Amino acid sequence: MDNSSGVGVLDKAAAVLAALEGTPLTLAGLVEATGLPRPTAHRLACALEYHRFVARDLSGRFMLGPRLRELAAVTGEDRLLTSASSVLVTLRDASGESAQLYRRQGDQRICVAAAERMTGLRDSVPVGAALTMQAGSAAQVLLAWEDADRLHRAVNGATFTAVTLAQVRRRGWAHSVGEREPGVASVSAPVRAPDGRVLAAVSVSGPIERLTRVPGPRYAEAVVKAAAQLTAALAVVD
Amino acid sequence: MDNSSGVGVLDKAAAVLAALEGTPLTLAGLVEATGLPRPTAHRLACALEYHRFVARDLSGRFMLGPRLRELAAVTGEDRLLTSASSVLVTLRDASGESAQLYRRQGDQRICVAAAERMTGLRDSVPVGAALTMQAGSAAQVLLAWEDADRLHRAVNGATFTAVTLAQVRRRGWAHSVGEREPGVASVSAPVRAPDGRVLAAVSVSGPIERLTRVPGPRYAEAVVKAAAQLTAALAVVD
DNA sequence: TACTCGCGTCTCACATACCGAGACGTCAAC
DNA sequence: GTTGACGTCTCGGTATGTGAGACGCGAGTA
Repeated sequence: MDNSSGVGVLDKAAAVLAALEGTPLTLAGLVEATGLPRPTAHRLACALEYHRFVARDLSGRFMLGPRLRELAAVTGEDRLLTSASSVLVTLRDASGESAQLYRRQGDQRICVAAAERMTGLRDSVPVGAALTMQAGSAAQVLLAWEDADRLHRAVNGATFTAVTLAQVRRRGWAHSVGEREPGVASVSAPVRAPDGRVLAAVSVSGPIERLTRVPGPRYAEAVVKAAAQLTAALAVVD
Repeated sequence: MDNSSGVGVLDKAAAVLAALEGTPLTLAGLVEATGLPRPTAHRLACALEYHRFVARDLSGRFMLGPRLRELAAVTGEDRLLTSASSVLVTLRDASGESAQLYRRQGDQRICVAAAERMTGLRDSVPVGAALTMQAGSAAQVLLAWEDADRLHRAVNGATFTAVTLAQVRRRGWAHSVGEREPGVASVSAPVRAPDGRVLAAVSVSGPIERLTRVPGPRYAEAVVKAAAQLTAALAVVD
């Protein structure tokens, strides 16, 4: 039975992290859970603490640290982009409009993936494009589930209100008509990370002439379904 | 500038993970990004891959792996433990008995937090202790809301029945008298995650002499209140 | 009050685990 | 066919990780 990676220190560090997966532990608890001698467990836990893979709680027990969350967010993004193309193509074909995926970056949103309607009048948003967080259904979705402080700060100056964002939370999707750009309507829904945070917004957008001034009834179902597919892709355990 | 944790291998492994934070990399890319010699970078990346902190994409490049997400999910549940201490102390003082918080782990329950009665005869359950899922009010609470398959599988061999668990669901709390340990009575109630799943059981336990053979009327209200407080703490959005 | 025990933290001689120069085979470009 | 870059592997050497034991502290007990 080969249970070593070939690097003993990393095997031991992985065992420390696995022990802390259940509950925060004192050094004595770590020793018991890992079977490592006390100085070894102490040294490795402190080294992992230095790199923020491990933290200390108020009573000094070791617990898993914030670096894990930072790195995990990246794995979510890789998987998100891997899954996005086919989901957006399907959404584009189902809706007949252009589809995009947005992430929030500071006080802007970035188009990180897109599938455009092939012919005629359409809303064209190139991958990499940075758009405002103060208008548009995707901005609403990226903001609606933020905490109250950040939500109110963000609404200040936006074309939508906190009441609109409460409606977004209740419905599970957002729409906009001529908000970000005259003549453009859109419908957006949230893609969530496994811990429930809103990670991205998936959108359908196009000219008001086709989407009408009330685009929700026609497009929301397909957009919510695409968002759910991406959310499910992020939740899959390897 | 001291930039070492004291364990060189962990410093190098952290550098590998940091390099992969930006984008998936070939081995050559890893060598460039970390400055490590090629065999060293290769060996560490493969060891991290063995432990699933690193994965390979379709073209063989190294990328951050799923273990990071698994561990990061746990850091979110630390909020439960952060809130538990004060709630358990309040419950202990209100009831005059020892209070504990249990999580389920496989086919055992782990005491993840506790506040003990200070003097005299008491039920002492140390943090980290693993107890049976086949007896006790906390086990009942951790099982009562499981789906039918898992509930029936778990009841097989337990001292309580499916009828007992149906009563727990109806009442919203469970009690036990001499079930897990002779002479010990307890009352437990469920702590729920934001999505409604039962995440933990909060319990009061002590000698039958004080709690009596019918501990519910005296203790259920305080236990249910403590469970509701923890449930509310988990529902707060960041 | 004194003693004991368990805790977290540190030391340092030593064994061995990690290291990396170099080798090897593969593949793509010229 | 040749060259160079790539990923993967070998193995002798030494730098690093190791852990028994020491230390100081605090809590509990007699």
